[in-house]
Amino acid sequence: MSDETTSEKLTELAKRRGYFFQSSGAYGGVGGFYTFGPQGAALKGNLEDAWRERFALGEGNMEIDAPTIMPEPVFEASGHLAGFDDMLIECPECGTSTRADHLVEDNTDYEDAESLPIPEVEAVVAEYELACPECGAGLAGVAIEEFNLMFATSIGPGDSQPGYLRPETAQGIFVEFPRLKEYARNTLPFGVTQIGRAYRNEISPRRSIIRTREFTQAELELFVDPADDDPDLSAVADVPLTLYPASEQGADGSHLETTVGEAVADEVITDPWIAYFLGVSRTWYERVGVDMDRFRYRQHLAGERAHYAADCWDAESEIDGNWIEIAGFAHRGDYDLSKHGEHADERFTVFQQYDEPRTVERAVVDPEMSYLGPTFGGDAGAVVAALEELAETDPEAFDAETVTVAVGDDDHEIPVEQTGFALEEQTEAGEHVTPHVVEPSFGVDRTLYTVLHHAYSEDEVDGEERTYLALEPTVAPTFVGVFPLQRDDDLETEANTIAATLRERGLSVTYDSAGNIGRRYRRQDEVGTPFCVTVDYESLEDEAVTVRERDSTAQKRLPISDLAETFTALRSGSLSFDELEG
RNA sequence: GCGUGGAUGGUCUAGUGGCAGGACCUGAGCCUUCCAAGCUCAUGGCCCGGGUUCAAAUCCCGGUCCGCGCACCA
Repeated sequence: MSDETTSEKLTELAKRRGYFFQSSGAYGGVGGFYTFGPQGAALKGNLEDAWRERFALGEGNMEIDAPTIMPEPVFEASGHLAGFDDMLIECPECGTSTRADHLVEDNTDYEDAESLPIPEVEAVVAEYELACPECGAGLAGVAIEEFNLMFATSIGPGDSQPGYLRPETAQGIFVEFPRLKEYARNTLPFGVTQIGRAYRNEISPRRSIIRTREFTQAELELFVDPADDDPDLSAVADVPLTLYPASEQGADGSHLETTVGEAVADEVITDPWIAYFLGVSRTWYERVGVDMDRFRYRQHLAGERAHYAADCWDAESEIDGNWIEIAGFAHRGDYDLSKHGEHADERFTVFQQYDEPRTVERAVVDPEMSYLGPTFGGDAGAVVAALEELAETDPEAFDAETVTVAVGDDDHEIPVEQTGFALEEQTEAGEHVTPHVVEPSFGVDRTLYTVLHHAYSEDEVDGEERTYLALEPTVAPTFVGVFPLQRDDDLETEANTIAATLRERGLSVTYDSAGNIGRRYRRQDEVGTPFCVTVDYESLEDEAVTVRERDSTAQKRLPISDLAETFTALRSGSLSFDELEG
């Protein structure tokens, strides 16, 4: 191996062989945007299909496809408008940009500076005479710049309706919850998946396609009844896991080799749903070609967790010695649906019927308005609301002669007989429940990068160096190369016929007759084509061809008539090349 | 965003204030009966804009993009 890192060699290969490259290169390029070339688009499609097969179809979930642009109120509800907003203050002396809200929180008693309006934060900076953490220059009077990570646009003519490109695909699922739960016939649990683009106007995109401004996510939002629903852990109990728990992430922490079952029993993973998906996902990652020796699940540290997440684990892959996040598994509780329930016009709950209707005693009020109205005038409505709330929270307050409620700064006394207080027996068939959300969220681009990186291999064949991508046949963008042994009309005709037949069977086939046979094998090795078929002069007599496997370069002789069926089986994974007779 | 290094055919790279070179790749032909062989020919390049100069791909300024460090990654 040379001094060049695998990432550098991979980036060059990706550009040259059509996996991915900088977008709009003819116009100087634009930061943080990449185009997937013919091979990359095919690989990405195959990965998405594999994900869909496992996480949508395989779990009985439903897939939707929501718009990438959504109106402002959606993001007011989700918290992205405020939370995705960074307040940056730039030091006039040294030019360092600092998060102004962090500066205030670290140096004053303010705990949630992020939620303050910008002029107020500027005032606090001035009042406390806060200084640049780099050079110590005073920052009083320096304007705070607002930077929102969401791409803004306007919907329709004029600017009356602002919209944003979604910063995650998840909101597209959450906002449609009222309709989706109808589709799911109001029963929990149910899961909704979506594969699509998301956009973040990153301050500095980095490291090839690892951190871009437009990327593809594959997300599953599983809606569960917090009281009732549990996963079938027996299905994944024996799946091995490499874990990096929060408790190990100190100076010399180590990985924990365990299984899903043991990790749950030992309470390393406390949430059963998270445990279930870690198991399912580990098996999936292995199947699409992630090297399990360079894969782990890392638990988020307490301070790193999003505000809504009770527990959170990331899937991480190792790239040139660095661990990068390729998926997140979060239990989001009822955060998202509650927020949308508060902001939107519709109900973000599911009515859960009890096994048996329940009779409950409920404190109710039926205030005498002919008394309250004249007595309290404009406050009467507020008094009624206060009485209703009091009946619910403290029914014993109605045991006295009079009831006191506070409206604004005034305390109002109401004779208890005027409140219409009663304890009523009611029959309830069920209740409205805000489902909890379990979210496995996959970064498709990063998964693709990991698969390529882990597949990148170098070896020697007959004394010649060789570079190949050991991609799994299931996801390899080109499945088979078909060649005539050399340029010859009869061989070329036969090879073309075979190529056409295989294409009809839905396989991705490339035909190549240029250069000697070894060169053509190496071309396919470099893009990761798992199999090659060579038609020679004998083929014209015995109706058989040489099939060559990429990783081992081993060859087997197979009847032409068997090719389509054999390749279909090799692609699905139900057959391996070693098992082939030949 | 700050700092720093860089940008030459598709890819990798040499080079200089005075006609831009190589290797690999790619295409055509010859040769070739299974792993990048050989021969002939061909296509294709100095990131963008401004300045200095008789002359700029080269020097200067600004920008774009890439790598790295810091910050950021809800």
